[in-house]
Amino acid sequence: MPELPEVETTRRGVAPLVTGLSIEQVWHSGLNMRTPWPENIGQMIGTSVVEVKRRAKLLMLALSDESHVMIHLGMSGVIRVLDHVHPHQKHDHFKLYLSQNRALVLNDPRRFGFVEWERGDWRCNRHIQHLGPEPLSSAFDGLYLHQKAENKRQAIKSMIMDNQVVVGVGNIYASESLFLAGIHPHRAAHRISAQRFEKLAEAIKTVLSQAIAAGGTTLKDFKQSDGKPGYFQQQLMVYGRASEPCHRCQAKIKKTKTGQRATFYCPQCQR
DNA sequence: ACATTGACCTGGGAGC
DNA sequence: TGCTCCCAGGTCAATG
Repeated sequence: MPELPEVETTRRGVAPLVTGLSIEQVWHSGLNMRTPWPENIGQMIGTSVVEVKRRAKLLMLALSDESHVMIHLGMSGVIRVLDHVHPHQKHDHFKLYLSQNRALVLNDPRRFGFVEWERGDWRCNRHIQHLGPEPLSSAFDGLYLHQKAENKRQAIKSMIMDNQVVVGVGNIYASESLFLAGIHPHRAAHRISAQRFEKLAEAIKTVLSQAIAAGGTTLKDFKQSDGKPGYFQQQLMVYGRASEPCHRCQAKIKKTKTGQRATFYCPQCQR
């Protein structure tokens, strides 16, 4: 479910509720997630949460003993901060019992997410190391994209969803950004001009920023950490709007596939 | 090196 | 009501 805006929304909701609190107990379901549960997880008891960071779609809890908890929400993960005594929900897989009667709870029906815990520099984590730049950083711009596209014959949509190129752009915001930039999702990446890459980089920044400001997109079940849905779905221009009129030109929005993923675009506005 | 495909999971909705 | 099929916000190993 979550792309960068949903993970950032989660981080902003969770961080003020858990930062500074100490870990009193840890629990996990033991069911297979994308990666194995960390061993000796009980050793984090007694440490405290120093900071909650985000890199790409990963959440990272920095702990006071220089270790860190790395959480990925996969497709269906949701994190909430509840009381110690709360009803156990189906698909709850990880719970951190903290001081002040708080509990951080990860619920993930599809179990594409994971929780890892390790010591040392979090930037050396294997999931972090080979990632491209953050889309909202200054390292990401049209020139960078243009250079990355050299020799790439793949569809531009696939390219911007590649975490080695840029992180955090998932299936919803890829379609939305390409609409805003006026680029057809299947255009071969190396055939796009520098000027249009400028536009695309700007579009990605705009779409992601606006989605963060709206608290993310709730298609069916994404919840902010306070339980409210995100509101960006009200601003979606193409995603999920197959055969509805384009908000800009009234042409019918088309649905197609890029790789195995659904893609939405306006055949008039996007070339 | 690059690009595409299948696999990992559960649940919800459509169609019969 | 119940069955089957398809679809879903992400990644990554295997394959061509």
